[in-house]
Parts: sequence; C-alpha cells; structure tokens
Amino acid sequence: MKIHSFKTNESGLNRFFGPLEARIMHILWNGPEMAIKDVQVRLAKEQAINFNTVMTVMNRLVDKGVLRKRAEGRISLFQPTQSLEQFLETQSKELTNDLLEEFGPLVVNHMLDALEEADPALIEQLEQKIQALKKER
Amino acid sequence: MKIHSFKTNESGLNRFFGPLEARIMHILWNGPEMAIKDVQVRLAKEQAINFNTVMTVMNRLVDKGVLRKRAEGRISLFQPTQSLEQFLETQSKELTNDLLEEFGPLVVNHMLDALEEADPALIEQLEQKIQALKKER
DNA sequence: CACCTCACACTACCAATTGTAATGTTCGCA
DNA sequence: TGCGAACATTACAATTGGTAGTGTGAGGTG
Repeated sequence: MKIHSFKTNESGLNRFFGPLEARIMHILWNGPEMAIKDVQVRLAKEQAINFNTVMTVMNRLVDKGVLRKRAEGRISLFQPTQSLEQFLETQSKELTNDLLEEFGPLVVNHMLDALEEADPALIEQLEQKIQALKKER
Repeated sequence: MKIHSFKTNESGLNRFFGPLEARIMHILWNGPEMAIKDVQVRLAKEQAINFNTVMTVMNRLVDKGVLRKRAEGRISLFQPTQSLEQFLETQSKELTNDLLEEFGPLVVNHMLDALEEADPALIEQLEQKIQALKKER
C-alpha cells in the first residue's frame, strides 16, 4: 500500500496521515527503532492513550508500507521504511509529477507567483537550474 | 465546504471527487444548467442508475459548494459554481502553494525534472516568465 | 373533486478509512 | 506452574461516498 491522498486543509505530516498516525510517524522519525510500548509511553506524555490503540495503528502503518516491523525476541521493533527526508522527497516528487501531469501549463503559471511568495531566493535557484540544464545540451 | 484532498492514485476529476461525483461534475461542466433528471438520464446511458442516488450526490455537491442549486418552478436546476477552467485554476494554484509551503526548495528540485518529462516546452515558458519577472523590477 | 404522477426531502444502509479499545493467546521467567 | 507482558484478534464509532426506499407536496387529468 502507499499514500494516495494529500490533504489540502491540513499541514505537515497530517497532510499524509491521520492525526494519530502522524504523531506516531513523528516519533519514529525522531528517534531510534522502537517497540510499541516506547511509542505509547511517549504519546502518553501528552495524552493518555491505550496500548492496543497504538499497536493497531502501528500495524496498519506497516500494512501501508511506511513502517517496517522486526521481531527482536518476543517484542517487535518498528522503524520507518524511509527516512523523513526520503519520504518528503518521494512525496514531493510524486506530487510535483502528478501536478504537472494533471495541469501542465496551468501550474507553470502559478509556480512563479507561489515561489515568489514562498521565498524569492527560490526563483534564483530555479533559474540556475534552467541555465545548467540548457548548457548540458 | 471545499475540496480537501487530492488523490494521487487517480486521474482527472477523480483526483478531487468520488467516481460518481466526478461523472456528475463532468456532465455539468460540459452542458448547460440541468435538472437532476437530465443528469440521471445522461448517466443512465452508460449504467442504469437510480434517480435518488443522483439527487443525493448532487445535493452533497451543493453542500460542498461546487454546485449551485436554483429553483425553477417546482424543479431545481444545477450548475457548477465555477467553470471547469476556474476550478482547475483554483485547485492547481492552491496545490502549488501548498506544495511550496510544505516542501519549499525540495519541490524546486523536482520541478525541472517533472517539467522536462511532461513537456520540455514548458521549461521555455517558465524561463520566459522568469525573465519577464526580472525586467519588471 | 379525487387521484395519480413526478420531483424533491428525508432517512438509512453499506464499504472503506481512521481512532479506539476489549478480549484472547502465547511465552519467558519468577 | 502460573503470572504478566507483548502481541493477535475482533469489534465498534465517526466520517466519506455510493446506493436506494419511503414520505411529502403540488400540478395536471379523468
């Protein structure tokens, strides 16, 4: 399975995951390989949460392919299948492709506006890349 | 209400709508203001479909703000609140902004690759726009 | 005038997704 | 040898989208 929806009314990891899923991924991405208990304890620091709830969601994340589960004796250790950077890289690439594929020229028109608003320096960066690409040929 | 999610595993209008919703929007965007019956008849040409099913989904689309409903005597006429062009414009803009906001420089790195793959001419177009923007200042 | 039909409203059910949690099972160790 | 921790199984609730039955009201026709 994979991520197949990008939520426009959320932000951060919540764009890709449900709220509990997102908190779990956040923990796993900012720490070492962990057992369910470890995750549950960390979550419980903010909000009491049932162990089984955490287990269910984590196993679902395994089914989705974003977590890897490994048996270590009688406990299971979990870690993301991709680093956060890889994940964002993959997602942003996929979304960029999808956007271009779906909207083509329309998106090009927005890119500059969006870039300027987000960070004008990015426009420079983009131009550099275009120049580099041209030289290549 | 509005569109909250962009599906990466679908294409076309199905990225924004459920399958039946998408077919309904397609019809409404490619024809005049219509009654439920009109839409149902058109849909039924491909697949038998219950009048009430169509009505329910169309009313939900009104709730979501993508259709406008207008009483004409005892029948209701429906039409999109935005033209298809406006809708795609809005969506692509929103998504582009979201993407930049969420990923910033990461997306810039992908844009060229994506552009090149989608249509190399778009890169030209983008460069033109950058030049135009520079002159402006 | 009674009635029938048609358009619409209301309500409900199903499947999938996500959060929640009770109950059941297994296995190591005290 | 039986307890407790970790895991498995199962299920329920809310939400979203597809489906459709039943109820209501208004207009035309016999």
